[in-house]
Amino acid sequence: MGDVFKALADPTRRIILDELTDRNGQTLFEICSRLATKHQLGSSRQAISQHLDVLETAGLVETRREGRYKFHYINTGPLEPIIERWLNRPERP
Amino acid sequence: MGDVFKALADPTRRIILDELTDRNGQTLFEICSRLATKHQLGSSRQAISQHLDVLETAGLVETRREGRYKFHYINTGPLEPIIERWLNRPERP
DNA sequence: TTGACAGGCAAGTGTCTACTTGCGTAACGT
DNA sequence: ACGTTACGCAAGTAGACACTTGCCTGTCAA
Repeated sequence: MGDVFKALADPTRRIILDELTDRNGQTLFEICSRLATKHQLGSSRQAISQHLDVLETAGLVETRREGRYKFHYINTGPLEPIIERWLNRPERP
Repeated sequence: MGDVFKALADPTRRIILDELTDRNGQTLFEICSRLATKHQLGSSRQAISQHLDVLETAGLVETRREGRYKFHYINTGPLEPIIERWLNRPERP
């Protein structure tokens, strides 16, 4: 299991999560073309593939293979506990 | 304004936020000594000072000077919107 | 005023990381 | 069978980042 925070540290990976939030279950090539058009991101296929690996290792993305297609799904599970770690506590004297 | 996600990417900085959650308004030397004993962190003063700068640039820590002391306070404000960015949306087909 | 204390500034170093480059493999259409 | 499509693997590179090192500034107590 990778580091969720480090996975979120990269802006491109956050845009990928935005894209999967907008349309869940995309393939690698779909994500590539949609990022290029909608977000003006010139990232290569290999770059985005490596980003997806990082997101998957962190548990933020799950995949399902079907023939030669690999569909990517966002998983918000690891997101919830990471913020409440610092909430519900202090006030400023 | 710095990147909140990048500020959270480093484990030492997260422990610093833990420490400020436990006891708000500490000085640099307080944080150093308490991290050394409670968390077995051998980070130097300069290292922690630089981490505090990153956290302050990201808006996660605010400071107040008083004579030769500088007190550090956690600010959870930037934490709340960053998660809901990806919530309230998709389900898995 | 002198020394100790709390912190700041800035250059240098090693490691990590995002990205590229190039090739390889499996699935599908015709 | 053959070319195309969708994706994987792995080495190399440039830049970012965490940390160190060394020195400096300001504050307080004696």
